[in-house]
Amino acid sequence: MSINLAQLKQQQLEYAESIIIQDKLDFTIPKFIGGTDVGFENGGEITRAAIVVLSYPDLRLVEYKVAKVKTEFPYIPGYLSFREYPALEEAWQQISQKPDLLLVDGQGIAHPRGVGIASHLGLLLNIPTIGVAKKRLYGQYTDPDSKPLSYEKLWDKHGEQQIGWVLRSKLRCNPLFISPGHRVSYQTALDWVIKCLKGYRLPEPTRFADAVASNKPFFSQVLRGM
DNA sequence: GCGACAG
DNA sequence: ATCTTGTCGC
Repeated sequence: MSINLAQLKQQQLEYAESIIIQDKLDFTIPKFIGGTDVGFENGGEITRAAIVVLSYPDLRLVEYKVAKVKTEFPYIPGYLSFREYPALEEAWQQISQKPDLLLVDGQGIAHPRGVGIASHLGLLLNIPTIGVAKKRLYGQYTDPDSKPLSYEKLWDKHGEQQIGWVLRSKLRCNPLFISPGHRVSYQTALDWVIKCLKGYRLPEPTRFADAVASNKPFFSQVLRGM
């Protein structure tokens, strides 16, 4: 398969113009909040995407779906969505209780062209999304205080415009990189991530998605909670 | 040219 | 992301 990065870059630039960084929500208090995580099998041959649905405000797992598709795109920083979107879209279609808000593992607009996977997904599925990344891809910031829930703004390349937040979700843990995905404002993105924290570094939707997407001990623990 | 670089 | 045991710190 040949990959035309220049063309994909152009596509991202076009998507960027349609991304809405304002609250366009269909709820005041969400009924369900979702989370996503993607893993790989057979040395990357298979992409395994998980989407979980948690009730709000109790944050209990009510449904989850795992979709496996053949991987047809490599990992290239800045182009992650082209690698993971297909599997995530498949998992989304299988979900019967569509969440009102989706926390996506990866960047929202905190991306070189303003279109991280959370934005890409939100735009194509037309749903409110928030990017929750464990590492920085783009932008500059100063480390937030060590006190839990301390945060700093994540700025663009020139330090002129905000593109997200750097949140210390838990004591002695590396911060999270939060940014609007689609149809969500900066403040709302930060607020909902904080509301989904429950003593762990990752917000519950993301944490459950991690558990479901991986094959680890916590997964069986998660299934029991259903 | 060199370093950075989500998952 | 994934391959992997023990291990250091709270």
